[in-house]
Amino acid sequence: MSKTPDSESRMEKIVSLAKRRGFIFQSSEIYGGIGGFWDYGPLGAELKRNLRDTWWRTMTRDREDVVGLDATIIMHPSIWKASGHVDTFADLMRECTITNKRVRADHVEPQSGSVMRFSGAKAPNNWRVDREITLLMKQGEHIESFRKRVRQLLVQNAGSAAGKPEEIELLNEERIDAVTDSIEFHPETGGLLNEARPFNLMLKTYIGPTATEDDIAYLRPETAQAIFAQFKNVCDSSRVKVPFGIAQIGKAFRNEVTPKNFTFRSREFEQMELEFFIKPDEAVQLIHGSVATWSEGADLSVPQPNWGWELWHRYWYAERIAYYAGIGLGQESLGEIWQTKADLAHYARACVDILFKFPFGTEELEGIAARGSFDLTQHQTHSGKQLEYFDEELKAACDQLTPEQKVAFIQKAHSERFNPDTTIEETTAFCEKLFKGLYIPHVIEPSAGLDRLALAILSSSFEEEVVTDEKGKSETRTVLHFHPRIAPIKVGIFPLLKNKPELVAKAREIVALLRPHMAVFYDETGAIGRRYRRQDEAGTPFGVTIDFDTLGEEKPEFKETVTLRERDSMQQRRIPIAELLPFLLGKIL
RNA sequence: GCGGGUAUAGCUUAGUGGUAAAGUUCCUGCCUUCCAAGCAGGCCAUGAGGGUUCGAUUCCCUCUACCCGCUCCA
Repeated sequence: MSKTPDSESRMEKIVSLAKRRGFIFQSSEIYGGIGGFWDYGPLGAELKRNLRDTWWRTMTRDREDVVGLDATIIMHPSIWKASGHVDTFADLMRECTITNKRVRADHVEPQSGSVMRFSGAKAPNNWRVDREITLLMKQGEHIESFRKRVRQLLVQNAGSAAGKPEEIELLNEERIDAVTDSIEFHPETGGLLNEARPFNLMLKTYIGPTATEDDIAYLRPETAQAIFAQFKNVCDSSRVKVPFGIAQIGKAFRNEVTPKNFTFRSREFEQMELEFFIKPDEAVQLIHGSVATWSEGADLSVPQPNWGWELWHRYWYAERIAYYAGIGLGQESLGEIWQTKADLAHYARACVDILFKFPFGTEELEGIAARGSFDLTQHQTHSGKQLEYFDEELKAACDQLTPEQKVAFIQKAHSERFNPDTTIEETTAFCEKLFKGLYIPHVIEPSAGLDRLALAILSSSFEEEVVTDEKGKSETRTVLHFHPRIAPIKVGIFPLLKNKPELVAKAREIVALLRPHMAVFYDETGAIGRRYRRQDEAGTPFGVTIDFDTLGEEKPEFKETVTLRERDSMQQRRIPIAELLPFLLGKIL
């Protein structure tokens, strides 16, 4: 996705509006701000809460098969050991001093060759590098191809600023040393590496006042692990039966290398995650005699007992797309990427990303992964606690099997195993557990970013509309086309004139009528047109104006009616006050 | 983390080595009729720290944040 000046300025306008109207502020702004952290102002807080509520309602309350969880941000450090986050994120890393490419300190392959140094480099367009550039000319590399390579590396790193590689002049070349099996140079670029330093994307803290190395804990980099860690407690306390899900919304923290694109990549952010636990396909096979698999056009509307993991994965994808449509993000604003087998993490079976066309590019809004039984298995191993699920239906089905049928089943299961490294012993052990009704559930994980969703909603809602009045004068109307369901303010209430106590009193009555049911905003200042436009910028879908007709002056037939103004069309119509509440409730629920 | 750019009022911009300018927003008042109307009044700013200088918003250095490009992205 290429950036255009238009998309850049559109983003700038959105950022500016977000601040001006109190959606999103820079965190700690009066102290100069802090990178990668953002606050939500009054309207932003309402918007985010509405989004959070729609997710929670759709994913848990509206369903019989999902329950909620609200776990702590700081958990036992072993959780992150089991999940793999400590190992993946805590490596010592070294960086190439030319290109800043990183490499794990213990993964640097020994290389031999000549150590070459330049005092700097410059280009005709006045771009220059004033620091020393040191690289390894690999054994057998021709000096000219080496120089060409160095120029390319410099351009690669500097981007457009450096101009064309062939125009770069390398300054004061000297050969300073010959080395054998050195681990001081980047394996790909040959650039000198800097000192090794720890590189951890998890935010650390200390528990207890002594703050020693033994007290280290982590702020969760994802909310999902708490769900796995509490899986057994939820099972034991909630009378849930596989297939079922556990949903959670909460803050997560990552030390992003480069926070960017406004709130899109932040260091503190909010996730909305569901772990939906399903029977392994082998269990479905034993119970139902077959496993339903996905094919184009399959009916995904109602889950079926014989669904295998793939149908469940497709089902959740369809559910999530429907959710987005319900809050105003139609398919035209979304994209999708189905990860190929090669891109998948080793434990994942499939993963689809739901993308949104942001002004700065098409980026991920949500990922829906089929993760097999990896996470629960890891926690079972590391905690030493049984996390197997006892499935009565499965046990009953297996009790009907003859020993010969069981042997045949094991052979079939092994020939169809997902991971080719699985040994026959492992398959046998797995099947023997199944015959007793025991398994570790597999999981489908729809994981969405709340802040990203809020940004997507702002981006898709934002419009600068040119409107022309009766006199032929045109001007720009800035409007946020929020779906009424998620709009921070549902209705603005305006007395036509504020210096007429009768109008103000009547308007206050309507405020009192509606406030118990929705977010309302009362505004009596300035011209009525200005008040409408103010609410357009805040994304308020409806405006109600109280005038002298409301009081029954002149036209008795209009008594107890008000003007209802619709944000997107700017249409106005007369509506009886008695119909106001039912009408608005119908729009926002 | 590297390179480039930016930082003046809530917002958009102007300007200067010697009292910082405007539009807009916002607030107050006047106005009996529906899309940023009019009139009158009012509030608010040089990102932080250091240096040069009689004097710095302006020149220099450092820091911070944001934007763009690389890089990173379990």
